[in-house]
Amino acid sequence: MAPTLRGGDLSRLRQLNVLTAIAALRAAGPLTLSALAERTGLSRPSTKEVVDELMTLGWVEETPPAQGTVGRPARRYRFRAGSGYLVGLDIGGHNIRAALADLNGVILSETRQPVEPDTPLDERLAAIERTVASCLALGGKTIEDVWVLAAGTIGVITPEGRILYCAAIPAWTGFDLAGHLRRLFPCDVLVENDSRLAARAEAVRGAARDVDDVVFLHVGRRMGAAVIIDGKVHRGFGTAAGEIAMLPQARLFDASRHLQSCAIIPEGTPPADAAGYTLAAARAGDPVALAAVERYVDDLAVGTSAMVLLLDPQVVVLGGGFSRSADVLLPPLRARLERACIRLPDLRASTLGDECVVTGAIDYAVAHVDAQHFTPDAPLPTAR
Amino acid sequence: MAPTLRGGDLSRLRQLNVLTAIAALRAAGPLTLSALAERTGLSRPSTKEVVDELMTLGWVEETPPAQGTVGRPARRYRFRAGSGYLVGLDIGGHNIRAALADLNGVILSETRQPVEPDTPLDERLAAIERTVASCLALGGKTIEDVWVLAAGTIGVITPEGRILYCAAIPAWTGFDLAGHLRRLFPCDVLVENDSRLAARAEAVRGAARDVDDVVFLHVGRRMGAAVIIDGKVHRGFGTAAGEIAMLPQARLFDASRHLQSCAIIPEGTPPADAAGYTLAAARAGDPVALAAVERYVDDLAVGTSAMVLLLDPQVVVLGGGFSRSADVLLPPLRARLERACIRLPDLRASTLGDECVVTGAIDYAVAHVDAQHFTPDAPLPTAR
DNA sequence: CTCCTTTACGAAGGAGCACTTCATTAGTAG
DNA sequence: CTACTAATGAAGTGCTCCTTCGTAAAGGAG
Repeated sequence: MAPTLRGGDLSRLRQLNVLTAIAALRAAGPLTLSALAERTGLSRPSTKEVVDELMTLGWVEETPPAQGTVGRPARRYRFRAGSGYLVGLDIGGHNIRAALADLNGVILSETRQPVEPDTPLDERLAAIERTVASCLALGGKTIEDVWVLAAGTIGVITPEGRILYCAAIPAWTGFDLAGHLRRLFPCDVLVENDSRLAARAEAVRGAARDVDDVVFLHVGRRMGAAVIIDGKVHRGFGTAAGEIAMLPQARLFDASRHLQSCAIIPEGTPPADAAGYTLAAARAGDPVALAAVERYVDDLAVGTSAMVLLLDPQVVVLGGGFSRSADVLLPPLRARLERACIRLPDLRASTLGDECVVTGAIDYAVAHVDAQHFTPDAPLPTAR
Repeated sequence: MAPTLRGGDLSRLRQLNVLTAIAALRAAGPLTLSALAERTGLSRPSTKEVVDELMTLGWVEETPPAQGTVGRPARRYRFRAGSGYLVGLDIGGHNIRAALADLNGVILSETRQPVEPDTPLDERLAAIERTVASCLALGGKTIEDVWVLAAGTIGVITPEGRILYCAAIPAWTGFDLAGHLRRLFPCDVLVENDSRLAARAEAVRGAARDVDDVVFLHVGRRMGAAVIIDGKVHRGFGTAAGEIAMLPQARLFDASRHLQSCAIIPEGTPPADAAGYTLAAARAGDPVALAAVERYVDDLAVGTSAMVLLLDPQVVVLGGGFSRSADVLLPPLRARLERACIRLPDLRASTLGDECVVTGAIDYAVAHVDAQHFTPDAPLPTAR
């Protein structure tokens, strides 16, 4: 009896019906009363009562009736996704991205600002503030409209949102990111590991939509991993899950050296482009580049096999910068996994690209709002 | 909105209340009406109605009132755990164990029969049948009383209960165990990997009681692993999770060679006792044995670190034959994990020992009955 | 332009479930 | 034997959902 079942009062039944109505409206956009009644399984009059209650609470609004239908036009209702707004933040080594979205997770505006991994802390924090401010301005909202700000960043995060350790951003280690953001923004603040956010985005609207068990592998100059079990992003007891790349024997941590130090890379190529050059050459058939890719995938396959053997996921999603070259990477990786694993999972490339982490941050904020407001464990509050 | 919420009829409320009442009665043994009402949150009269319904359905029975209380003695009710019975089966290389339990998972009888890994298939199957028959006889039940038989065995299992691959029992690979057991026994038949069952048992009543995120490591001549995420044993998309030992780089598969081929083992020691000898010598302080243990734990720590880094569990449970020597193994393992991992999880030794797998099989059968009968998704049937 | 068909709306009446309240009953303690 | 305690059972109330039926508002045919 895992999910501590609870019965109770009549009012609890109403509560459950209200929540199902909200869920149906959010999932299917504007609905007429009859359509909603059919989806929730309630009778029309009961549905009406539920919707009335949601209207007075401010969670539901009426939309103009659909045109061109036979018979009396039905009133249409939809979830008021604009009763609150969410900000997603991706604090990376080289870019800070922000996105503004409504409660359905529909993105209204995005902004980006380049930084450097060794940008001093105060400058980085100022850049964060600017990026968020311009994103809000672009979307025509103010911070008062924002209910939740979810930030994703590189590094190991504590449950409290402090950065335990971060190799990629020197100034980051030990920094109380959640505390700082809370002082900065008067809304709920969440801090999460960027790979887990990327995995979430792929599971919500990317390559792993509607898949319950996923291994997400961030391939790039820096490696990361995240795991989705039973449809839920696994954070771990100390929110440190996914750090398998820290194990030397997993051969993930510095696998990218094979791509970045390939002999064919022209003198003077900036380090950021080196691996891309090798991958492009491999795609063009260059034998030296192909050999480097083989060595890279040799390494990659070890850690990936470990995850696949341990978890037997339905899908492995390749994300991160190198996943643009998934056409080059996936076939050799598939060949190695086929040999090493019991059941070869589906291998897919990320479909969300660079916006993966911000998008995942938005989805994380959506999940937070859901858990906070749209749960049977607490009464439904009024929407602002 | 992950767990597709459902509201509905008034009858649904009653259904939920009935299920909470069952859950409360199962969790807390005999209860008076008032006590049950307090636990479920319902009023006394409603509780009475619920209990009456459960009595007529046959799920609840009355027990004699408690003695020596002031006031009118309250009638006491309890879950009728004896309306059905469950059989757990552990089909190992060297032993076949069976257990008979009631619907609460309380074990009524256990039997064991030794076999050999290379026992021919038909003899092994005959032994299974005998072990179950004697267990039923010992418990005074017949197979008609049994609702579910859950079998655990070594090897990779398909979702259909066929054995995909098994190194330890040669005759096992490719065998349709579930099909065979279904022909043999006229009840629900489940087949599951033995490490996952052991992990389940530890999580339900062993070293990891009330822990949600667990890595279970079976240490013995054969290695195995299982993972519990969010309180649920993770089976994987193709029910092949936990097979990380198949990866050579995880250094789990033949780690035990360090213990089994230690120089101090006397000539003529049977292979089954060799590792035990080394471990005992190490406990006594023998430097050669201690060095072998160090080498063993060196290997063990690699695969374990991979799992811990990837999943960040709250607890790692050491089970299997060698876990009897956990006092020797845990300290050096802890030292290595402390170096390799971000957050050191709690390391514990199995508390269930050899009966771990049968017990887990029983718990698996209990979970099956729960999911089948005590779920809001289906109406509660009559018992029997 | 009117009438008919179609579809949605709204009100009324009924059933089921849980709640509160209170008189009654069956024990123990003195 | 009486007082006290605690559970029981019956009665009455309120809430939520259901079904049913008359009314309202649109498009389309004549």
